[in-house]
Amino acid sequence: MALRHAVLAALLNEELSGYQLAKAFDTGVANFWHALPQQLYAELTRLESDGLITGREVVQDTRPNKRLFRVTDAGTAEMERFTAAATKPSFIRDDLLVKVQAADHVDTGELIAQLTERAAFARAKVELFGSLLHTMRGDRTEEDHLRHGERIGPYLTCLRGLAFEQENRDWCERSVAILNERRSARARA
Amino acid sequence: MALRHAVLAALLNEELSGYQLAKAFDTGVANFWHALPQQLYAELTRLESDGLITGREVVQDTRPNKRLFRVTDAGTAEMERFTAAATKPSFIRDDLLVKVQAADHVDTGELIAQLTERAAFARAKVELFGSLLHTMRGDRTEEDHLRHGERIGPYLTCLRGLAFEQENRDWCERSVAILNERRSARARA
DNA sequence: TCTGACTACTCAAATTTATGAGTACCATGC
DNA sequence: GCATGGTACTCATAAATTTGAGTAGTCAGA
Repeated sequence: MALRHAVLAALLNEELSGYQLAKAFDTGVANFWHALPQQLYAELTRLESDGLITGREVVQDTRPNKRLFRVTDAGTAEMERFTAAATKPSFIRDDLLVKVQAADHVDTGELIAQLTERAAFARAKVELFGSLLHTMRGDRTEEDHLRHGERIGPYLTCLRGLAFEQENRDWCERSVAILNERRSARARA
Repeated sequence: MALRHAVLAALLNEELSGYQLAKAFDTGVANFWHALPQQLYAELTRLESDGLITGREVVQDTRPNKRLFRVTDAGTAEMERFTAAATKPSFIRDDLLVKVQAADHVDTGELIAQLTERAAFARAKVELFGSLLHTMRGDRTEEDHLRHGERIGPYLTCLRGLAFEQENRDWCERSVAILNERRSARARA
């Protein structure tokens, strides 16, 4: 029951449709959680029937109508309760790390390719998060925004996402460098 | 079918029993994946019946007997195939980030407590990974080990785990500092 | 000697997440 | 004028992960 709270958290900051939510959770803009559209629509239905959110139909002439959801008082209370409860530790669970764990027993050429691709992906995310942060803080410095801004929750989670992707990028690049060195050293031997 | 490969990767480096594997995957020593004992025993059974690993009974007089597993040639080939396939991007999925995302709408006292606890957890992990790395590289410097050591896969994944927990620690500490500042600023107002 | 903790596993069920396949309508470019 | 891609959703199923409850013997400390 954690997606439930991820959706609530997203809707607390902004009134969104299922589709908008799905985009955010899919592309990783909402970098505090990940979910597919099907899951989100299902969760929205459950949340609404539990009275934690309410939806309102927005009629559009050029596009299909949509339903925008916002959190009810009961929803805020549920979020409060969730926040007070113990937090499970989070673990890395990444196919790429599994592949690197086996690096000494497989062809490193393929592995280097995967690492290079991931580094590029991470760089793109670093850029994305960087500009998101800039948008959120506007003209202020980060320090100023965090002290005096009104909404800092999304800023803080975005900072975490940024650090995560920076580390991904650096680690991938370093791993590629090492594996390449070892390849050429072995080739010379 | 990713746990499958995580188990293979772990067993490629070391012959292990289900119980040992479970410990590694539970405490996060195997920081490239996480899984519960039940899942691992089930996966070991499947892997063995698929011929990707073989187990041998080890009789112990003081403790229950155990079965040690190692990867077969077919298992190594499967790992090779897996490594060459495209890697799915990995996402953060963390209850704590969900809570911070909602920081502007809930009582921050509870949130600060959760962040403080997580920071302590992260510090413990940083220490653990630090000593694991030290054990793996022995007397060598990291640079030397990564260039000339024999087994660097587990070292690289442990480095990733270390960086992840350092970032967790720093981010939690910074978030706590900011939330505290804002609390006292609000109290004065 | 009793309690709690550790080794070494197993079985069953619930919950969560991912995959695959659609519907339907509008706008844009070739 | 037709294919491609975006908006806005839904249904069904499969796979992965978590939760809960056991078994059974050993060892160390109060």
